[in-house]
Amino acid sequence: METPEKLNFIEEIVEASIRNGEPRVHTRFPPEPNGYLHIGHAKSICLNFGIAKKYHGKCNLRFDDTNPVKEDTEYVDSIKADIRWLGFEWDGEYYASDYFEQLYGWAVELIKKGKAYVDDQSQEEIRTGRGTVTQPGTNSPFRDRSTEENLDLFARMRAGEFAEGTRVLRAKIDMAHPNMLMRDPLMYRIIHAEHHRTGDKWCIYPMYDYAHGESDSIERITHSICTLEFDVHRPLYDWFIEQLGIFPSHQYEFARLNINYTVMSKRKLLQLVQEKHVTGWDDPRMPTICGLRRRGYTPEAIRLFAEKVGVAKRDNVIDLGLLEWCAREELNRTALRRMAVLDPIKVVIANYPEGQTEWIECVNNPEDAEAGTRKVPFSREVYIERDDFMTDPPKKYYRLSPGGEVRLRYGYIIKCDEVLYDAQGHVAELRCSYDPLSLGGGSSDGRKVKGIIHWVSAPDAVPVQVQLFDRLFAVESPDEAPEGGTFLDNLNPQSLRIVTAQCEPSLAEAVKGDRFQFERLGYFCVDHSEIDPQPEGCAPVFNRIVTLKDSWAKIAGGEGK
RNA sequence: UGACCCAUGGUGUAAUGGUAACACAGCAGAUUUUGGUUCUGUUAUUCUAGGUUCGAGUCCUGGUGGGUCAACCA
Repeated sequence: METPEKLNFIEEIVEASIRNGEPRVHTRFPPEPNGYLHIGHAKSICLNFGIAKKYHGKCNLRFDDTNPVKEDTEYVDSIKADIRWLGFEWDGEYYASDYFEQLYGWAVELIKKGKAYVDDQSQEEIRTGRGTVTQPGTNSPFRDRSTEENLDLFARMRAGEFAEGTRVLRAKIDMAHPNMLMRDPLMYRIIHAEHHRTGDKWCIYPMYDYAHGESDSIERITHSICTLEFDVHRPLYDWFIEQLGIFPSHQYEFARLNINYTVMSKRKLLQLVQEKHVTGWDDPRMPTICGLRRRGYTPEAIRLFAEKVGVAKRDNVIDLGLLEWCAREELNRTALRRMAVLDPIKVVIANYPEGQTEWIECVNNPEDAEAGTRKVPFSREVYIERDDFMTDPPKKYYRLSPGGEVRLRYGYIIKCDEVLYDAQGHVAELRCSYDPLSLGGGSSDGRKVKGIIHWVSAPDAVPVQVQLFDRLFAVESPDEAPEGGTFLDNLNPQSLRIVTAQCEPSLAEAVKGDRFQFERLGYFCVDHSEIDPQPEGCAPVFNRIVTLKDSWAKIAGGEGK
């Protein structure tokens, strides 16, 4: 017997509609092609496509392209690629712009019914006429134009006789309505601009509120799922559908995703790109889908995240750590282990034969026996991590220190006999000795060492560039600008650190799409920009996707780095 | 001082009038050739005041707090 699955409130609504006799489930994901998708969209995508799949229904992809000045096919293409990468396929690809003629016809119908009128007021006059949230609006002097005049003017708007901003079509509802959206909302405005799909065919464009519900209706969407800020739009959504007597789609709202240390608004993400605070939409520090992809996140991890954050109506701020946890959850099972040293110090093993190379067998993935083993070269000189040695170690430090012993992972136990310093007093080199009987476990006298560290044979090491990322913003709520500043003042100046790491030789052959765990350091992938690709055949650059959980860092407090 | 939405551990999400639970985070321990993984244990929750009821996180009313709405954006 299956454990009963917990439903989110949208799924409950869907199941209720099925119980009430609605035979179909049809959702849609309706992005405006004016920017790149981000992790918040991923939540919506997982919800809409997930519900369609779960209830054997359909999910359309519809581009809400009603504002030609902001939209571009560049974004259409990236959105489609991102959805597919996330693992979803739409049942139909539609564009609001495909419905312009139908929408126009319905507008004419509303004019004829006395439910819409052409307003000649200026933008400023319309704004003041709308009143405020506490004061009712006032009727436009053009509100009671004759049907004939409205029809004529609207046709001439379409014909391009008027300049932008001179006339709009408005729904005639109620200028005193307590819901501002119902105070004779705009249906059409004049925009003399090239549309990325309809070209110059139109110079009047429908507003979101007029286009969205009708587009849902045309596609016979049963459950139109959107974010909370649209809930005040729902009466208007319903009003147009009811006036027109068309298929009754229904809108349901859920709380959008927020993540701490992250900004999610398209406007701010665009600003980060345009002002070059990041390298582009796919900068690995960006919360965009393409950024996360480049960073090395997998579709599975993002889907798991969407599942973990849940769906409700409460405003929420998810801990960035949860997203990282989702990445580790999968990568721990799947990523091959490799050794790399990010910040090397050289270790010379004085009693190891000069010129000798041993090939040591290392496990590729302890979580997956089928991943097998590989041989890694070992020699008299190795690199170890600077963090893995301390001249004056604190209590419970298991790593190397003067006179102390540590095991080189899969290799020998070494003992630190001497520390060499450079002119600045930094540790330059360690002189060690090894226990020849300790290879792969055990030791000459049965003693155990607690510490195990990763290493790379110095003469065999391959230097590669590694990009280490930290959160893009230094504060939990980056949207809250400091006194007199902007959200940009919250940027984390240390969000990117580039180092040259010394790697085991096999890593030189890594290609796009490869993901590894560098033992004890985290999960890494080969960097690859789709937007600005590097030439083929270059040495790989690695991105750190996420660190490993590090309980030593917690014990050591600020001592590590 | 309008309309609408929301309020459950630190963070999220369940509990559909009947024992407040799950995940992440935290803490403690076990295992471990990754201070990883895994396993075990554990800390901590119903905004407030009334009301209805045998019984309220759940229903009702008031309050408080948060959010959304006054683009010719979506």
